[in-house]
Amino acid sequence: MSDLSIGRLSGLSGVKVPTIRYYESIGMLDAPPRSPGGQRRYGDAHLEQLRFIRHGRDLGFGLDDLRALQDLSSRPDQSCEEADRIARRQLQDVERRLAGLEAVRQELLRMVERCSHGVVDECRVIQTLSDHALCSHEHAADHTRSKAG
Amino acid sequence: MSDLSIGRLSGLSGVKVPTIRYYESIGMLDAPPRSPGGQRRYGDAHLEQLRFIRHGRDLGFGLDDLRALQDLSSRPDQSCEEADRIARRQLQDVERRLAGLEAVRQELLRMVERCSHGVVDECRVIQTLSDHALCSHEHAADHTRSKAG
DNA sequence: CCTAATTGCTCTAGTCGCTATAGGTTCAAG
DNA sequence: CTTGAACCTATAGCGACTAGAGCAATTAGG
Repeated sequence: MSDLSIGRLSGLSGVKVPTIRYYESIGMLDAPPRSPGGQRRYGDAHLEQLRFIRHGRDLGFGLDDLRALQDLSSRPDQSCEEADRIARRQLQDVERRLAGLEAVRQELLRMVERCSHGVVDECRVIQTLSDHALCSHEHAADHTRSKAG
Repeated sequence: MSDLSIGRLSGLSGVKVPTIRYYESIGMLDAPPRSPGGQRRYGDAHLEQLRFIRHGRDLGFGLDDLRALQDLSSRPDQSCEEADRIARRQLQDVERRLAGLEAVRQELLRMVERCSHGVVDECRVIQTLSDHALCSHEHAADHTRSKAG
């Protein structure tokens, strides 16, 4: 029992304080006991649980998948078939997004390389957006945008 | 003036009907005239505008960027410096995400390859998530998940 | 022991880019 | 003229957080 405050837990796990509270609110993270004044006091098990979630999120798993994987990890005698299935699906998803992003990268490269740095009327960037025929192929890829870096 | 219904415009642009209305509501797409009964009637200019947006979205630009690029394309005499800047930023973003996703792919591959298909207790998938030390490196990548394919 | 600064609490609303639903109206084909 | 598809508005929901207001508890220093 390390009796961690939410701020300490945040520092040790790399998960922001409001996100920890969010995880608790949606049942992803076990609710900890409280101090006499009502503040959350975490133990080592919570830290482990949160690191599990963090790592899974870094790998792109959704919270629903992670909930399923958490459930599985708490039943060590079961077959890991389901865990395997979830991981393989995630791998496929990542590979699909990689392929799409690579195509997008190629076209963005063409756009910026051919930009003559003149006026908008002759700008390849604008032209390419205006006319899909100017670009080599289909690239309906991944519409998500990443979090700020 | 092709006098397109929203459904036809949707078919020609590849943008779903509710999305078209959404774009109008946030000022991304010009509001078209209406039929006597109040239904939207689009012309060729709208189709072009919508294809511009669609193409930009396929390349991962955010709607705010696309609004800026739209503004630029309507002022053909201006320098395309800003368009270039936006495109380069987007390219950087895509490359950053590609690198992150590639790292994620490597670790997911390790996970599923080493899975012995036994019970959860010995499952590499679960083990890897539980213990970040088991994986080779940092991979805090791209937390976004793509739309259904 | 007291105070001040930091950290914590709850609640609500906002982000992005849509998507879904409900409940009603208009249009076009037959 | 009837039917049924396509249209309309308005509101709420998705995932995974993030931000802000306004207040309470804790902790470090003196």
